[in-house]
Amino acid sequence: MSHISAGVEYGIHCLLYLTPTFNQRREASVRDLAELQGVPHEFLAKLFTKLAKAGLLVASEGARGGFALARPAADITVLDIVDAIDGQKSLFDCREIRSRCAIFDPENPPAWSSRGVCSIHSVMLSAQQRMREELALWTLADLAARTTEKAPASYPATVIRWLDGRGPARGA
Amino acid sequence: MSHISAGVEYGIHCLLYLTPTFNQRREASVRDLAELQGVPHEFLAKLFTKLAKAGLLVASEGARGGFALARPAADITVLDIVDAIDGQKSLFDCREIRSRCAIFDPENPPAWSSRGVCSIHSVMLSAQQRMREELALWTLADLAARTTEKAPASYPATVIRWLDGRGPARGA
DNA sequence: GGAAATCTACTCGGATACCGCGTGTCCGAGTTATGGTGG
DNA sequence: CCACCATAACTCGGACACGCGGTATCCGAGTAGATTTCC
Repeated sequence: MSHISAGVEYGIHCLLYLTPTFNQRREASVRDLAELQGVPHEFLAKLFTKLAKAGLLVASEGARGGFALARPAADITVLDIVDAIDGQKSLFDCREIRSRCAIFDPENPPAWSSRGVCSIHSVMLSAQQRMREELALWTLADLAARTTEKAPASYPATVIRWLDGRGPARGA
Repeated sequence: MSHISAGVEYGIHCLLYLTPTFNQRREASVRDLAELQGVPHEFLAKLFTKLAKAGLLVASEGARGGFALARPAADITVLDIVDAIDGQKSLFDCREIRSRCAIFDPENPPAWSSRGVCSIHSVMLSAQQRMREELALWTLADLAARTTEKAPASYPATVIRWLDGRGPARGA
C-alpha cells in the first residue's frame, strides 16, 4: 500500500479536466468526469466533497450542478490536493520507544527520556518536510501543460466536445 | 498507517544499542535488545534477519550468538535501514489512468497517451527522491550522538552493565 | 585428566492469526433546473 | 400567457462490505558454545 493513495491519483486526473485547458465553462459533474477518466464515480464524489471542504472546489447543487475550481489552476498545488484527500497523514508515527527502556521504571520513566522530539522521529519529520516541499512546487496548471505537451493538438478540443455532448439533454 | 513502518522504528532503536556508544563488544542477542527496548523479540528477530541479508548486520549462530554491526555506525544511513526493512516500497503507485480515458478505444489506447512517465507520477517520484535524499543524510552514529546528548552521562554505562548482566549465565 | 555426549541458547525460516485502513458500493435526503399542467 | 407543480439530475453524507498488508505470535530445524559424563 502506498502512502499517497489512489484517491489522490483519481482526484488529480479529474481536476485536470476542470482547468481552462480542457473545460472553458470550468464546471462539470462528477459522473461525467469519472466516466471520462474511467474511475468509479461514487468514489470520486467522496473525493470531490473533500476537495470542496478544503476550499479547492466550489459545488453548485441541483440539476445541471457540478464542480468548478475555486481558484486559478496555477494557485492549486499538488500538496494542497494530497492534504485535502489524504488528510495530512504523517510519513511515520513515533511510538515513543525511548521511554520504554527496560532500565527505567515502567510506571515513571525519567523526564529526559521524552524531552523534545525523538531523534529518530525528527529525521523522519525532516524527510517528510522535504517531500512536502517538492509537492508544493507543482501546480495543476503545470500538470495540465505537461499533459497537452504530449497529446496531439486536437486532444483538448475532443475532450471539450465529449463533455458538451453529455448532461441531462443527452437522451433527447 | 504510515509509510515508514513500526518495524523500522524498532530496528533503528535497537541498532543504536549495537553502536560502540552503548556496547563495546558490539554484539548482543535479539532477545536482550528487544527486552531492553520493550519491543516483541520475535518480531525483532525477523527485522534483524532482514538487516543481515541487506549486509548491515552480521550474525553469529549458536549459544552466546548474536548480532553485530557489519560496518561502522557512521557508514549506515537511515535510508539503508528503511530500504532493508520496508523494501524500497514506493510512495505512490501509478495506475496509468491516462490510458483509460473514455475518448480512447479501451482495447487500443493511442501510443502517445502512455509514452514516458505519467506527469503526475513524475511529481510523486521527485518527491520520493527528496525524501530519500534526506534519509540518506543521517547515520546511526549521528543518532547515537543525539541520544547521548540528552541523556545523563551515566546512561551509557548503565545500559552496558544491564546488557552484561544478561545472557545464559544470568541464572548462575 | 581428556574425549565424547548432552544440554542450552541462539539464529533461521515458514505458517498463521489478527486488525486497521484503503477501496469500492449502496442508499436516502436535500437542492435546483427543466418540462408539463391548469387557471 | 403566466403561475404552479411534478420530475429529473445532481450534490451531500452516512453506512457497510471486501481485501490487502502490517503487526504479532507460534513452532520446528539447524548451529555452536558450555556443561556433564564416561573411559
